[in-house]
Formats: sequence, C-alpha cells, structure tokens
Amino acid sequence: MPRPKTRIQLKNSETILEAALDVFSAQGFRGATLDQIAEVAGLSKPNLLYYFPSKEAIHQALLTRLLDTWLDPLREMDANGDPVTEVMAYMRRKLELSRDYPRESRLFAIEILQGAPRMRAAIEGDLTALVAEKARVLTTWMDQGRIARLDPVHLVFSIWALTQHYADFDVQVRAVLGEGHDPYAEAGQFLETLYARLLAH
Amino acid sequence: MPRPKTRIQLKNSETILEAALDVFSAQGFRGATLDQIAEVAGLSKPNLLYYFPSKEAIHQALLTRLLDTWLDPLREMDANGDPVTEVMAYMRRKLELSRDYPRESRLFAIEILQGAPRMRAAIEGDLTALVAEKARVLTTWMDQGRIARLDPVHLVFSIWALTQHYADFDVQVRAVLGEGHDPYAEAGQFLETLYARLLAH
DNA sequence: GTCTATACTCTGATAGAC
DNA sequence: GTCTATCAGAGTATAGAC
Repeated sequence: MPRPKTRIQLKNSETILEAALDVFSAQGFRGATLDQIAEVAGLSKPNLLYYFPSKEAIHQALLTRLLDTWLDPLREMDANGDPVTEVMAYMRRKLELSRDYPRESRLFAIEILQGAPRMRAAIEGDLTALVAEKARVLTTWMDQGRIARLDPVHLVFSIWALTQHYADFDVQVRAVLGEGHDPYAEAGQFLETLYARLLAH
Repeated sequence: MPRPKTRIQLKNSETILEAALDVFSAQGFRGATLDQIAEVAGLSKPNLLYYFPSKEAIHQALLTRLLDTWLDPLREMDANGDPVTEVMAYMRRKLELSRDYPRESRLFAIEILQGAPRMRAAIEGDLTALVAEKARVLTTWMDQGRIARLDPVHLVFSIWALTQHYADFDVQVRAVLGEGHDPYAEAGQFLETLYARLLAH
C-alpha cells in the first residue's frame, strides 16, 4: 500500500475512510463487510485493499484520528477561565460533537463497549492522563470555593454520559420523544439547567 | 425445536441463553459465533441448534426477556410516594441494575447503537408508553411544586445515561479511575448529590 | 438427545489482465 | 491504479449415525 502522496491517493483514502465510518459505526467491526464499504465508497473491493492493507487497517486508521477529535473539547477547558463558564462550555462543545459527529460517537461507543480491543493503550494513556490533568484543575476550583465540591472525575464522566447518550441512543431518544422535537436543542436546555444547579452552591 | 418441557430441556435452554448472553454482550450479534457460545455452554454446536432453530432465535430470546428486566425499575416508580424519594430510588435501582447486570446493559446498548434492528417495535411500543406514563407522574409532581420543574423525559434520559454509562463504558471508567476504586459506590454517592441538587428548589 | 461429518454461503484477501 | 476472477477460511445450518 502506498503512503498517500498524490492528490488522487489522498482523495481516495478519504473517500474510503468516510465510507468506512458510515458502515463501521452502524454495524460494528465484525458486522461491517468490505463489500458494503466498497459500495458506499463507490470503489471496487480490491481497490480498497490497494489503499489499505486490510479491513483491520481501515478500522485502525479511523480510531486513530478519532481519539484526538474526541478529547479536544476537554483539552480546551481553560484553567484560567471562569470555572462555571468553562465547565458549561465544555459540556456544550461535547454536546455539539454528539450532534455533529454522531457516527464518530457510535464508533467510539462500540469500541469501548466491546472492551476497547483496539484502543486500550490510548484509553489508558492519553485519555487517562488528560482526565487526571483536568481533574486537578477542577479540584483547584473547588478548593477556591468557585464551584461546588464534587468528585471531579465523576463530574467528567457525567458530561460524557449525558452528551454521548443523545448520539449513541439516538433511535431510542427519537422514539420516546416522538415527532416534532429537536433532541439536541432540548438536551442543551436541560443540561444547562442541570449543571447550573450542580455546580452552584 | 421442542418447546422446553422437561426439566433437562429447560436447564439446557437456560445454559445456552446464559452462554449466549456472555458472548453476544461482548462481541455483538455478528461478532459472536455459535462455536463460542457452544464452548461457553459446554455443548456441541448442533446441540445448540436442537434447542433453538437459529443463531437469530437465540439472540431474539435474550432480547425479549431483556426489555422487561430493563423497564422494571421505572415501572416501580410510585405516583403516590414522596417525589424526591421516588426519583432517587429509581436512580438507585437503575444503578444497581448496571452493577449487577452489566452484560444485559451492554447487550441492550449494542442493539440500540446499531439502530435497534431487532427491538424497534418494543422501543416504540412498551418503552415509549411507559416513559409517557411516568413523565405525566413527574409533571404532576412539578405542578404541585414538590420537585423542581424540568423536562420530565430528559430527566428520565439523564438517569438512563448516567447509570448505564458505568456498565457500558466499564473499561474506560476503570482505566480512568485507576486501581483501588469502587466505581459503583462512587457513582452512587455522586448521583445522589447530583439529583438532590437538581430536584430541589 | 447428542454427536460427527459435511454442505453451503459469505467474506477477506490475492492473482493477474489491462 | 483499477478491474475480473478466484482462492481460502470461517461460520451457519443440516444429515444422519448412535
């Protein structure tokens, strides 16, 4: 497989990854087939395997770029900003990620659900380190009495759980809400209230 | 396939479903193989198919019994009880379900994540109806000024999201917390505080 | 009721022409 | 670089002996 160099190679690699995201996020790794990905991508199956050495490699490429996107909103939480504003803004960014990148959210969720067989290292490394760093920031804010005292790590978990729910359980959310609802708009309202009450004291 | 009648048939059916829960919840439907299930169950592959007509049927049997278990904690929320106590108790029961039945939680999550291909009807029927009923109860409590006014459906979503997170993202939770933590005990504490603040006014 | 052997399909990957 | 054809292995399901 050639490292993407020319414009055409880059473009085809992108097309494949885009199609693969579609299929993997909907069916999981085992459920997805190269035939499906090839069809969505509008390429032949052997042509897929000209750009990537294996199905495994396509999946891996998706996961690698995923984690960074996923952690960016937390990275941006600024120790020098106003505590409540910063936590709220983080929640907002994470909710927008769910709204704008639901396929990525589901790909991530499926991976973790199945025990993170292809992401263990990243979870135990980068992700854990970042949460530890931000937990220290939150603890400082709590020590200064600027937000209510809470377990900082579980506070982060709560933001993950509440925002990702709307992407990962989309089918259920829409079924329960019925017609004429904008799940993410309503979630934004609800979570704003929730964290306002939780962080105040 | 015989409808389970004798004691042996019932016992073997149970053994198969137990093994299937193990494998399906860890690998998803496509990822699971009859070989794996047979091995966990300690039976031969054709013997599995003597008790159930197909892999599909085993999976279906699991899902059917699952939804009831899953909705029971919400069913028990009593319109005549004390509002804050009832919501708290519901959250507790749901968290205990995550702690005691993580495989069921993951089986459910995988199904919904993939668009609920084998559960759509139940989601749109029983589940939606139950949530609608309990949302009315919550709204009444809010009208009476006994809990803070919030979107009742999103309040239910929040309980689902926050409790299921600990089962579904178990690997991530444990990686981030590190050694020497009891995720569910800490979650219980955290969620108690969260809902106390959210529901009060 | 349970097993061994096997039929048949699907799917990931390769060969080789163009 | 892309395609057609095809192989090899995995996996669901069945046949039939015991």
